[in-house]
Amino acid sequence: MTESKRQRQKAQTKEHLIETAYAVFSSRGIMAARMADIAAAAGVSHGTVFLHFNTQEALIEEVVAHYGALIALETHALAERCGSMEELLRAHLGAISAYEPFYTRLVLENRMLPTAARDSWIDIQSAVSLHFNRVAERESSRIEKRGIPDAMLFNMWMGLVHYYLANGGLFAPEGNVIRRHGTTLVGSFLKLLNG
Amino acid sequence: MTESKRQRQKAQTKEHLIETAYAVFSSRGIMAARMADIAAAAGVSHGTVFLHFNTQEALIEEVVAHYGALIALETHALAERCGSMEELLRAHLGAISAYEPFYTRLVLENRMLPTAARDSWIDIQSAVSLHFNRVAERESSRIEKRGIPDAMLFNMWMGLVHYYLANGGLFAPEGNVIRRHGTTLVGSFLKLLNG
Amino acid sequence: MTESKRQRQKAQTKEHLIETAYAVFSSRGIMAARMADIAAAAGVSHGTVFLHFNTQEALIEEVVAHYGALIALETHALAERCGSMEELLRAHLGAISAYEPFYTRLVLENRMLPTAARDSWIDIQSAVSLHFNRVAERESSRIEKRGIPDAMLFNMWMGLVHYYLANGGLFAPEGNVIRRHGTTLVGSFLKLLNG
Amino acid sequence: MTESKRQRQKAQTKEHLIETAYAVFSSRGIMAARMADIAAAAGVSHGTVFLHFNTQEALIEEVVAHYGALIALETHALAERCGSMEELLRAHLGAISAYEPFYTRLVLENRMLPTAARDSWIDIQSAVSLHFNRVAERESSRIEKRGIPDAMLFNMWMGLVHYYLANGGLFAPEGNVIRRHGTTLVGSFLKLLNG
DNA sequence: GATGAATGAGGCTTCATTCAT
DNA sequence: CATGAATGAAGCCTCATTCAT
Repeated sequence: MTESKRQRQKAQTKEHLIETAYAVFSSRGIMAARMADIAAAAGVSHGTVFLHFNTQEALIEEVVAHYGALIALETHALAERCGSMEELLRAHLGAISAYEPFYTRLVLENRMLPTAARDSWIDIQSAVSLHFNRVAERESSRIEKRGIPDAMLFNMWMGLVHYYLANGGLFAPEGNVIRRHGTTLVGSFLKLLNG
Repeated sequence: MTESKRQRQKAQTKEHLIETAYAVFSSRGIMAARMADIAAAAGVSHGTVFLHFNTQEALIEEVVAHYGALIALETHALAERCGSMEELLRAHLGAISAYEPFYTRLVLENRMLPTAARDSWIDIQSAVSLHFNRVAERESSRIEKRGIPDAMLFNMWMGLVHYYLANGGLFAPEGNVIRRHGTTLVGSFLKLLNG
Repeated sequence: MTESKRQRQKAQTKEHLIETAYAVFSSRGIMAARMADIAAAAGVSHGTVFLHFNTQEALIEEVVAHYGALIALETHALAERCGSMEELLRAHLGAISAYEPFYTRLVLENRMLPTAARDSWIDIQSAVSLHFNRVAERESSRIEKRGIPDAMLFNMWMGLVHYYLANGGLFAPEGNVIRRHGTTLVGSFLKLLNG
Repeated sequence: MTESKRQRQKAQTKEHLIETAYAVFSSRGIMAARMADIAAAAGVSHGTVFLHFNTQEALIEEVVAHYGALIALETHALAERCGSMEELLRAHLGAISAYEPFYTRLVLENRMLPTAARDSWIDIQSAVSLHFNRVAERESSRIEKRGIPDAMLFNMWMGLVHYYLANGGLFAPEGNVIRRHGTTLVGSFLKLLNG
């Protein structure tokens, strides 16, 4: 019993650290954040971080895995019942929206992350891809794709979204790219897609 | 004569350092490259780098300025006489192609670079933007843009290209994204653009 | 308890570093001492010094502030109840005596120290000046000053003491100028002062 | 003949370097001056300094020897025919006056200089001491020294002068201590000396 | 389980000195 | 004789990681 209380306590601290690391990663950058920053932001001691995560790499991997899974889940949840491409694109942006600063960091830093974290990133992409292909196929008759493969349409959409996110300082200096430009992005992409 | 020989020597060393730094930046990342890496790669002593560049920041700025100018110039040169959008897109990729690994680093790291280097990056973007808008306007009658502003088309194109570059490990593990996918990118984008 | 033990530990280490730095400064010079010297002399790692003092400048400031305050306090304590000039001069030398090597470094290097450290130096001088003027005024009737202002007498005394300290290698090769010449200094200065 | 022209040229360059180093030492400090500073101030290449002086130490030694000799000579010249203590003290300050900034550096830095340079410093002191003792002896009957040995009087005088020089920032922020306070110093010292 | 002081490898920068031209 | 590019030892500082409490 006492044991389980301790374990619960420990689990709570770890969760708190993951949430704090997520916030610090979002604002300062994943690779640029120092372990001491995260400890301070979490209000725990420097050493406590290492009690829960053996290395900085492990911390990054867990945080990216955790929020990567959340984003992928949210994507699935929102995209599942989308019948039209418009719905899907909105769902995609909706899933990202709540995580925008962190997601943007992933867009920019995914290449430099530990392998496991890169895999989490790929999982997110796969989640979107899955539904995109499903809807694209279903709508193939209604969409004038002029022989462009679905994969390329997907890349165009992702490229457009990531371009806006990566250049957030330009498109939305206040820091909320999707809220500000989401509708425009969906609209323009659909106009291009349809005749 | 003697004087100019030594000056040439120094200029050569500096140029060699810029070229070496360019290569190291391309492969290891701009911010991740250490001064010692560059010195070793150039076959000079650690201190020599500081003889030619007062600080690491200055080195980054000069290298980005140098190759940024090259890329912008090449873009202008190739894009200048492009009458059609297809020619322009090919020209754009052609200009980037020779600098692909470095350009890709700029895509990913430009936000973290010193101000002067960020300006160089913006200059490159402006060069492309200039010609894109020129050609888009000229072709406006022939292109079915369905009410999409030129700026959005530009963003879509840049987003697509940068997406492929940033995910080069996926699209071209051997490291040459543009050579491998350039034609497809241009073709798909144009198909989408035209009826 | 456990907490306070560790805090005591840390405070002890910091105090130890200040004491060690004081010793190193005394023997090698304040500006000439390297951080690594102090770490080695204190038997701690290089990084530990930076745990307790953010910069070399901060270390110098703290050490000078600490021992400067000690010297000023001792000066006040010893000089407070001095009624005669002779008592005061002895008190002054007595206050300096225990800190002679360090004080001598301050005499020679104070101009080159960080601003905060220079202020500490000025505080020491002010402490002496204060009591000197008090006693000089009180004894003005008994002293034949022949129209020499108190400030000039003070400068003469300080000049004499600092001259002996600065030329310690000449006056006391074993390193203890005040113990060896203090009485003579006081005696001679008083003889000059009085008829 | 060509040889001797070259030699003359070399000797001139060396002299120029000594003069320049003297100026740089005076303004920036002897130990704080960098070889490159001196080369730049002299308008010669960095390497040229090493052509004339094997090491930084040698440069310091030669400069201090050169100007130390000048100061000692000037002291002798001015002090030689001084019959009274007042004349002598004025002569002493007169000899130092033209070299005040450099002399002040010697006051503060002599302990840290190479051995040979310290010897030059001692030579200057000896020159003053010699004449001081001579005049003091001659005037011994007229001066009320109250049993204070000549050496102690000498130290008092030197201490007073050096104290003013070392605290020049306080006594003469414009940088000319002797011109501003010389007369006062001589006057006060004499008043104290005589009944 | 939590703490935070201590560690030390690694990075940037300076500057006296050398040497090929 | 003069030059100045190149060298590399040495110094300051950062930060992930460890471990005694």
